[in-house]
Amino acid sequence: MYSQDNRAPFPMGSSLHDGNCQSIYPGVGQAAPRPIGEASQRPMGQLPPRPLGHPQPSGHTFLPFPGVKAPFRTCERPGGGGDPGQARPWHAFQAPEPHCQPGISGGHPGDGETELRREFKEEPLSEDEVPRGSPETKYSPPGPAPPYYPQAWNLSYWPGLGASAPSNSPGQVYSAPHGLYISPQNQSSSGVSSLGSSSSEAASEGGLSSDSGDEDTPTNEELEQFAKELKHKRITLGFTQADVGLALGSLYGRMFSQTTICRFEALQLSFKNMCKLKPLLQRWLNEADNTQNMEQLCNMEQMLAQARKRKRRTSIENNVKGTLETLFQKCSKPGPQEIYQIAEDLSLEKDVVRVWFCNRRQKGKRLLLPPHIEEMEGGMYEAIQTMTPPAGSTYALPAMLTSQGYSVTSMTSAPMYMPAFPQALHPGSPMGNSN
DNA sequence: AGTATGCAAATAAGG
DNA sequence: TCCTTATTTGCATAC
Repeated sequence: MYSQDNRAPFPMGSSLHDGNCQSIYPGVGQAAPRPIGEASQRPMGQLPPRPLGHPQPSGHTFLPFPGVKAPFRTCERPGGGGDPGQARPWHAFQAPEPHCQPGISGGHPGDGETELRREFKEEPLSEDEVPRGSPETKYSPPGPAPPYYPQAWNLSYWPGLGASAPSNSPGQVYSAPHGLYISPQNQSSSGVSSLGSSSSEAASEGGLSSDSGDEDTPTNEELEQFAKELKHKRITLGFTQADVGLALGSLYGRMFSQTTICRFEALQLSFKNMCKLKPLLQRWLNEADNTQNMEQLCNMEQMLAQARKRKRRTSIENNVKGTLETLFQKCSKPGPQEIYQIAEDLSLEKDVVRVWFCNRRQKGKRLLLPPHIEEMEGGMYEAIQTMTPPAGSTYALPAMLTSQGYSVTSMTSAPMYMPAFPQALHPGSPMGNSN
């Protein structure tokens, strides 16, 4: 389908002549990429609604991220702060990059897909658990009242969020002024692996030591238990998943999306990933009840240091995607020059284009992989079998792909957290990732 | 309004 | 420096 030889010359002569493809990228330069702002799905500036019986102190806010939602979507480019529309190299671990782009993006009609990734079938929440939907409201805080944070989180905590720096979208971690990043120690490749031991606190609270006896690799049961506990406590304290994700930014300088927290709680991450995140969440859990600790965690420095490590996900406009797709069909492996040219024409970062092609090639291969469901086992196998192709799928093998489109085969080597497959969860050598 | 999920962008690791 | 492959993570949106 596509190969390095697939260098079909592009119709319109253009300046791309490098490597494999010769092409022409006709007026594509429309939509600019839209690095999206932190998508916290709810206003974060305020303390989460107190669980029943725990009226929230007035004016009391908890999370450092004030109204993230709306703002981040509409934020404008900083007048002088570089133009998001322009290719702006993103420097990992460097100055936080505050910018967001308006616009939309190709939404996905995501739907009707079986929950392949739910190795852990959503077991009935234990008595103390609540059904999805609006747990908070149904939760009666059994324990102590939620923490109270005298220091309200507000825009003032976010340079760039306030009047002075309108360019930053609220809630965006990148708003930290000058690359105030967390200490290098926390910047291991994963950004987390070292966290547990990066500080005495982390070491002891990160779940790496005592607690649940997971000094090394937690067992499936432990993870499962921890996820439950996390969820329970979060809800009890009145925090949302987004709150937790953002709070991790304060704790570790590395924040996570609501999605990630959600998946963690639902055990929908790979075992390895679960193990990686557990220490962080463990700490949050420990700190959550401690008002004082929280206050500490939420001080200005923490906030400023809370720069994001991962590049904000760029949202490529549909029309731009279409153009890229067209170009891909002509040449799946453009050389540096072509990439550069494409980036120029589409007003995308070169890296974004490069990565897009990489991912596109990867996708192409995935779609070609023959299914090997026979390799499946247990629940996963079951899930696969009940899976149905996404409606409107343009591709041919959805039924054999995981929710992420990976072939079943690859799933076995990169399983989600599957307690059912202990053998795949070697405490010593977590996951097949084995990168 | 919070949570769950599809798709894919970004990253890690090895070559 | 860039590719491939595997994996992580989050935007956008459905629920």
